[in-house]
Amino acid sequence: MRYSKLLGKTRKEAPKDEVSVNAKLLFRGGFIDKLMAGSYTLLHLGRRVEQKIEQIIREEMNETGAEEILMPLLHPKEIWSETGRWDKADKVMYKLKKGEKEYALSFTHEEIFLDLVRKHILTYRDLPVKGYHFSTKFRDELRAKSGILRGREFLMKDLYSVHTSSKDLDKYYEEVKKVYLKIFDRLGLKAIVTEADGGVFTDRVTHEFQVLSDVGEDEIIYCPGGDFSQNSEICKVKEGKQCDLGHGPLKKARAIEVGNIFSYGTDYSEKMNVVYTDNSGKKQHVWFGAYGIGVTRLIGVLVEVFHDEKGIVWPSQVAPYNCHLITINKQQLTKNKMDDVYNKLVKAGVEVLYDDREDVSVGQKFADADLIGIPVRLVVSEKTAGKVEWKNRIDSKTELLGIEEVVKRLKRSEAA
RNA sequence: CGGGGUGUAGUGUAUCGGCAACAUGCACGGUUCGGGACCGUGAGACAGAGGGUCCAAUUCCCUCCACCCCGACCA
Repeated sequence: MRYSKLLGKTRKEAPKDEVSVNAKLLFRGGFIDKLMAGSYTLLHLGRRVEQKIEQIIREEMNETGAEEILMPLLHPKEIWSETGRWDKADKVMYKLKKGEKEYALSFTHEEIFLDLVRKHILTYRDLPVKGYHFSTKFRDELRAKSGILRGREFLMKDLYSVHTSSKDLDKYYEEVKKVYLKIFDRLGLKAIVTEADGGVFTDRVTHEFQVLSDVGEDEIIYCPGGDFSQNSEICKVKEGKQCDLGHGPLKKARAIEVGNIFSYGTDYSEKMNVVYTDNSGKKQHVWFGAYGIGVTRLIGVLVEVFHDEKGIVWPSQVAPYNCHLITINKQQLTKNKMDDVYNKLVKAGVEVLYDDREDVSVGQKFADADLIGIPVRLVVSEKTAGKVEWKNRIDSKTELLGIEEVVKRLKRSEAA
């Protein structure tokens, strides 16, 4: 991608009303634009990061045997009335009325998925069924805040599973719990599985995935050894108490919730009458679970965790591009020569952001590269004499490499 | 929703009763070219909206709106 063609360039300053680090850096780097409070556009660079995150989640979801689908965002009132959530979730739902007909904008998809299932599932032979999608959620939060960490419209991956028994549901629930930890690990984040309240979703205890951060809205009490963590909203014990397994005293910390999983039992399927025929011919209610990851929020969390005074420092697996190519426009270098490296990289299948701007100073290009935060910076100039200068975002040392070596290294890091 | 704060060119800031200024960004020309370079020229704001006070309002007062922060609540 030629940087000169991108909509949304870097800026020296963020709008003064953006206070959070994630919003400031994402705005300044040209990753996002704000339409209104809690409602952001992902510009091309932001979208690339989102797609990287999405792909990692997709791979792990598929690994559990789940199938990817896409459910609608506009829902009829009737489906929500079946479970009583038209009224119960009134505060968070956006509702609209057109003529006599009432609708809701999707804030979650339990009802929709179960409706889908009951139209198709007849027998135990079909179960379990696991479906997920990446889609927009609309939630009328009392207060949108912290940049893209809490929006009123955001992307979420939600997975739903339907089972013949409590045992099978529990088994899958535990599997997803492990897979979630793997996903966050692949993203470079350390998530703590935390017991929490189910809100408008369920009266049962649920599990949240919390990433420690001072800008988090949640407070958790956890054991550094990893065998205990509860959201302070439900936690009965105090920090400082000794862990049962002798990992020392419990700690209290701020954290950002990046995922949440729910085991509903047969609560929903009873309300919606979702049944299957068991192997003795009897009708049984299905066992139901739901599992969410806040995709948009993860972009913000990554920025909160991975940045320095110069800008964002993307982990390579989620960086919008693998490398950021800068050419220094000396008269001695013809345009063709400069484009040559770019063309070779593209041809080799490397994802490259090419700062081909001709009227921008070197200093600015370097500063922009640091702000955008792509892990590898490549420079071609008169000084590099036919070679390419390689520099990692996180350190200051540079080395001169041949183009083949550059491609080789980039392909290797991509594969890793 | 309660409390607090902020609204002036795209962005960041001045002006704080008397014809709205600077920086940056943008456009054009020229000089530069390894850490946000320089010179010149130019375009760009009915000062968030509405009302009031005053000879005169960006400035003082009222109402509304938007955004940010804290809280409540929630993923």
